[in-house]
Amino acid sequence: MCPIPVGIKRVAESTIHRLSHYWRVLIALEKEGYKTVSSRELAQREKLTPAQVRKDLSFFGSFGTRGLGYPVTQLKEQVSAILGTNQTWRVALVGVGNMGSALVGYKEFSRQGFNIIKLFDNDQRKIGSFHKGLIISDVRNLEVEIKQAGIEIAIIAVPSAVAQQVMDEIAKGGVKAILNFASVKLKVPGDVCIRNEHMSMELEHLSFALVNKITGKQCE
Amino acid sequence: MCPIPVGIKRVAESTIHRLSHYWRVLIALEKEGYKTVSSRELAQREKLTPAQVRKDLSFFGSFGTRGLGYPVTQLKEQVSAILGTNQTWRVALVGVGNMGSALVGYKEFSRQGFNIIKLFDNDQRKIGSFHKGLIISDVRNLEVEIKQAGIEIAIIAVPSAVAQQVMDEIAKGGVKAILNFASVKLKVPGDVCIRNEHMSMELEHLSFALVNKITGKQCE
DNA sequence: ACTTGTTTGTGAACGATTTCACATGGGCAC
DNA sequence: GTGCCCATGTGAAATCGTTCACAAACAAGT
Ligand SMILES: NC(=O)c1ccc[n+]([C@@H]2O[C@H](COP(=O)([O-])OP(=O)(O)OC[C@H]3O[C@@H](n4cnc5c(N)ncnc54)[C@H](O)[C@@H]3O)[C@@H](O)[C@H]2O)c1
Ligand SMILES: NC(=O)c1ccc[n+]([C@@H]2O[C@H](COP(=O)([O-])OP(=O)(O)OC[C@H]3O[C@@H](n4cnc5c(N)ncnc54)[C@H](O)[C@@H]3O)[C@@H](O)[C@H]2O)c1
Repeated sequence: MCPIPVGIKRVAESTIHRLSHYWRVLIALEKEGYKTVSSRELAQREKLTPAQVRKDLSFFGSFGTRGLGYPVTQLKEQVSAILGTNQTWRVALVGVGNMGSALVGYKEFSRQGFNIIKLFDNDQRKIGSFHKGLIISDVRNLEVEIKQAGIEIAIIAVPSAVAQQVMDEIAKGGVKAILNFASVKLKVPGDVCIRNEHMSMELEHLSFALVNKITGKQCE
Repeated sequence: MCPIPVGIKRVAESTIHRLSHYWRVLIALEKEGYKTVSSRELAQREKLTPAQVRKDLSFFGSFGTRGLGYPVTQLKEQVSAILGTNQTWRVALVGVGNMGSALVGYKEFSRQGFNIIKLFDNDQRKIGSFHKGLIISDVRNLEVEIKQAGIEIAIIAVPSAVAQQVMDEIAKGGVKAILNFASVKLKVPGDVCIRNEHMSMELEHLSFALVNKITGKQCE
């Protein structure tokens, strides 16, 4: 649907997604002591074709050595730089309910550089209290506080009914990247990138598969 | 990557995904009192093209009336039947930690027919205790108990390091549909459908977008 | 019953993504 | 330094998914 311009070339959504996979594999390979890796090896680990791996990487440069493969550590760092995971990001979470709480407590995010540093809610009983070392702020101050804190990414974990209004405030605060857990399609300004985590739809996909007796296929 | 055979025709992954969206829109339209809806109207609500809507639906049959559009209630039920959301599913959840707890408490799933009826964990302090009215079983009995309970869908919410072994047990228990929250690629038997909820990867996509100043695009 | 207006259903065109296939070029042995 | 080997990088081909465009079909009005 949308090829993304990076430099001159256009990169497919799916390429970016696979980049995340490559990054994980490269981290594993590095731990296992590999110095170099071929596109074949890399492909095997993710059940892809070597050609796919090479083409994906070639969008961003020439990282390999002909006859040898790719230098693991170096490629890992380059992929990391492409994904932006070689830096830390300031993240705000709105809606400290069931889902929100689980996310705040999740160590893996900060380990990858996604630091949740602001929490917001509209529940008076929650506002002002501490949650995993972070104070919960009043959502009414959202715009001002995310600007002050220099928030770059926002996570929406409020009930679906109020997700759009929260979204609007976040956009006003100048945040350009949003992860949405509410099961509604949100309207976003043109310069904001939103990703949806629609769990119900994943379950629906599974029930579809069961009803239609789809066999196999790690489908993503 | 994988066009899915349904009857004779092959249906794209993305079509199934959009079907979920249509279903939600149809429910909304029904509430708003619409009796019929055109592909144009349906498309507008999801920012798609009318042709896309018609083609998607045409994979499964002829549901509309030329000159009139689609009967809302009827189409809603037909889409629901295609997705398998017109029935209830027996779901088991493995790993009642932060994420698992949030999922068990989520009412929307059961409202859509996904009934979490079994919980498993390996923590002795949790086993035998009740959580939202459900007793937590020992994961060692997983294979037997999911067979007995006739579980059709399993949710994996255990630490990534043990996800594969849990996966293997689930497969032994005969479950053919799995929703995985662990951030690893799991090996699955050929007849099992697995969907991954990889939140870290979604965050990585966002950081990619920020680094590359991608503008706009509700990208899914 | 006929005409008009509207919207579906679908083959064909188009565009995007994946796979193929091979020329290219660096490493390594001698 | 020369030559062989091997895996990359990349156009070209194939496949897959989306959009176009129009014939067919139905409703409604006369
Ligand atoms: N819990 C799950 O497992 C789950 C699964 C899939 C999707 N979701 C989605 O995630 C979102 C959150 O779900 P949840 O189960 O955590 O709900 P929840 O009710 O437990 O939490 C919602 C939180 O948002 C806060 N809130 C409400 N209105 C607000 C506002 N205007 N501004 C700021 N905060 C506000 C509430 O006080 C509460 O703390 C929902 O949109 C839900 O559809 C949840
Ligand atoms: N918490 C989040 O926000 C979050 C976000 C993204 C992904 N995830 C993923 O979800 C999974 C669970 O995360 P979490 O934060 O809930 O972790 P957690 O540690 O809170 O919960 C894990 C649960 O699994 C149980 N468990 C461990 N080994 C088990 C086994 N062999 N069999 C059965 N149960 C076992 C533990 O006792 C615990 O109750 C992880 O794979 C994590 O990567 C979590």
